[in-house]
Amino acid sequence: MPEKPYDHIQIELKWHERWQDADFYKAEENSARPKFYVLEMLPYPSGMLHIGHIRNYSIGDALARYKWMQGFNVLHPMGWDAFGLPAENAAIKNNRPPREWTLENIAAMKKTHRRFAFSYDWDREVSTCEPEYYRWNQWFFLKMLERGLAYRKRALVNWCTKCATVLANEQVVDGCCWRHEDTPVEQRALEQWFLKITHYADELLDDMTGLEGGWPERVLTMQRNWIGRSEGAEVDFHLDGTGEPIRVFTTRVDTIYGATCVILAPEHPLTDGLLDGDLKAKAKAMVDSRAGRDPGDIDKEGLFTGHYAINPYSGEKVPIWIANFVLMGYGTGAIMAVPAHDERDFEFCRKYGIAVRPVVRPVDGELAVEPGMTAPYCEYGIVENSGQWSGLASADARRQMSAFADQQDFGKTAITYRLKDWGISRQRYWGTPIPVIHCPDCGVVPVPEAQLPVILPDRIEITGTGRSPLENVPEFVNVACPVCGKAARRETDTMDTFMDSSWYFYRYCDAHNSTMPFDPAKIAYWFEIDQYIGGVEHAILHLIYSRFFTKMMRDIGLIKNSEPARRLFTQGMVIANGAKMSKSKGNVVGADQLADKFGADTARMFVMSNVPPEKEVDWSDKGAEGTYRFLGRVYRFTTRNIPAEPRSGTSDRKVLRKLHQTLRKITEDFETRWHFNTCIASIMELVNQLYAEEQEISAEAMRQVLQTLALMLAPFAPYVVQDMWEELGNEGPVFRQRWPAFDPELAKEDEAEVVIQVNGKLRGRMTAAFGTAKEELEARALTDEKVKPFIEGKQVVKIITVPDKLVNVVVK
RNA sequence: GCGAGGAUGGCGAAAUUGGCAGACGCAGUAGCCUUAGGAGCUACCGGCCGAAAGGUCGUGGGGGUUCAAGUCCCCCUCCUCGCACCA
Repeated sequence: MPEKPYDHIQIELKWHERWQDADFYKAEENSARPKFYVLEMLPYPSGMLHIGHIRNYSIGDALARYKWMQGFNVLHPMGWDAFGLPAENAAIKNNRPPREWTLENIAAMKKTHRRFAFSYDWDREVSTCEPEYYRWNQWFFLKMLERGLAYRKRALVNWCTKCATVLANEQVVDGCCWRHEDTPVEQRALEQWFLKITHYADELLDDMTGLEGGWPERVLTMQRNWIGRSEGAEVDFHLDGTGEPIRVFTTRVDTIYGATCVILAPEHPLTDGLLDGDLKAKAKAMVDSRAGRDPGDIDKEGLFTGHYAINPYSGEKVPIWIANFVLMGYGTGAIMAVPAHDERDFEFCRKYGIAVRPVVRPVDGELAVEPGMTAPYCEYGIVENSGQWSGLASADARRQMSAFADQQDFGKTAITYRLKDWGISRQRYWGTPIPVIHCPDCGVVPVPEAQLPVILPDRIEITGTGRSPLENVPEFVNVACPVCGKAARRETDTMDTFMDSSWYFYRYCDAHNSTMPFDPAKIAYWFEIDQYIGGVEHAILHLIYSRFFTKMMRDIGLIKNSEPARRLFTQGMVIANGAKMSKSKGNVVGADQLADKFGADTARMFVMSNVPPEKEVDWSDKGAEGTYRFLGRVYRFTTRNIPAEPRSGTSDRKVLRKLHQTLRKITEDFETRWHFNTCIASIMELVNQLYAEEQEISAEAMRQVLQTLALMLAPFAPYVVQDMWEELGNEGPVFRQRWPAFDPELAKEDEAEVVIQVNGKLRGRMTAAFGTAKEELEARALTDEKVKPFIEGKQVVKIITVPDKLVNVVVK
């Protein structure tokens, strides 16, 4: 029995030490046992392990332990990957390499991880910041290059002037840099490497139907929006005079007879030739004024170019405008405006007095008369005033008219995506070097596979100028061209670290393979991941990239599966002071703070104990003591009842019933909904009852209770339980034990408690044997002493009886 | 604007299929134990009326369905998240 309040931290630490040589957790690939691969999207070594991470852990870890005790062959690698962005930025600020990557810091990180995760499998350690991992990142890059899935082009990139660096799309928040919320992101043109994720756009979209049920609907919706497929047509209008084509994208060719102008994005390449100096400056101003603003707040503005375009269907001449609401990055950067049937076009054309001409009528209505319109007219119906297509339904007209454009060679059916190819070039020190060499004669030359990995030089100076710091390291940059042998330059950009995280969970299955990224046979056994767990913040980026990688690896013949994870669980975020807990926000609460005070068991159990895992929590450590107290109560109860004293046993039945009811609840929860907060609550109820009945529990029942209690608590509080397990006289890890089966007979109540209501209000209760006849229950209810006063003098209208549960007497 | 989720005691919350609202924990109150208590144990703990027994009201607001509604339907308010001129 602990003497001091926080004594059992010592127990946990003892176990913490023993864990160092734990060897019992070894997955057995290709064994006959059913496999279960559970993985958390995990804390990366760039920041300290905080409460949000522990929450992620505790859920996955409890599940892994449960599955293991259920007899599954479990892989739960407890990964840590190399999202390094916060660290990089800290490093840039401090003008030194990120301290998080030093060996000591990595070692410290491992220690913390070990403290919380029993299953950190050292044989499977995958560190994405090590040369061996670079090798395979680079190997994949070269494979993609061979297949045309990686390419280089000049492109506009997001640029923060204050950070002096390129920003990934995900680091742009409302048009501004995520670290400088008042600094609009600029667009700069740079030579960049891209991965052709759009090659898989349709498959990424279509395969989501197979994920339904296993993945949260919310995540699937976000991915669908992100991919943003839309079917339509591209059609050429022709510049009046020169006949130069202006290609527009539309999903509604069928309304083209209602097009009353053509609008170009202000950045559209054609604007150069169309505009004179004055207008050009205005167009430029339009581009600039859009930067950094919430699109919803921007009023539509446009200017007339003074030029006209010819509608290829009607031959009509319509004005060409430039407007701020037309986006260069989507479709062709040019649209036809059909104000009568599109809200945005309507708003714009009204503002500038451009004609509104309806060409679609409702199936059973008339074509709208123009002057009275205050909002765009009906969207779908019958096409009118549209030449030979008049009278067709919208959908038919659309099909036939885009086919016509194809025949006449002035357009085609087209599918547009919001999804863009993935720009992976980063002008940063930390990241996998992109394995290519620039030769003045041979051009871009891939680094030969035998020369991989290209590794980062040790000593660099963080410049903070926005050019890769690697450019200043001559021994890195200057190489001989692998083809012709002449002096050449090595590529100095590094890869986006999302590259690392896109396939780390494959490497876990075969972490030390030095001839391949992994052995396909091992992947075939472990994949798909049975349960992936992580925060919803990864819904778009990581979870699309890793799906893309999976399909790419399948196509190069490495794996058979097309999706990485069968089921995805998104746990709620941990909020602190109104913001998501994250290092960049500076509001992290360290996991160690809690663990140092109460121990790792309390810390992990507490984060699960108040709220179901999918729900967001506003962090507070109020109440952690309750969890701590509870574990102390369990521990004391267990130890003081070894050996069990001879006692009456009059409470045996009651206690065993509660025990099995609790066990049933936990088992069901693990299998279905993971509401561990209520699981923990029910174990607390059990323990409260054990305290109340302690003196009346026989030695045999006590023994059984203590063993089972330990087993069912094991997934939640592994260290204390292991200790109790040994004090109970058992040997070896508690996880070698089978999860106890609940006994439905023992869990059953002797008698049903039947509630008596009068007009739906609770007025009394009675106990009755299960299956007691309706008539008997009703008779007893009507004569019940407590119920009588509410019935007397009134007329009983009817009686509703739910067997074993309730009698409701309706009176008037 | 569109989409999703949410609103229950002083607080975090539970109520899984329409059937006892508030499990469990925190905070609080009282008592026991103790040289001591920042430990432990026991009891109480939604509002109002009442000494108590008990009654009555009560799940964001309004209406409805039902013998019975936190739960189902309609309307409204507020909060959180995601998307947002995507043609």
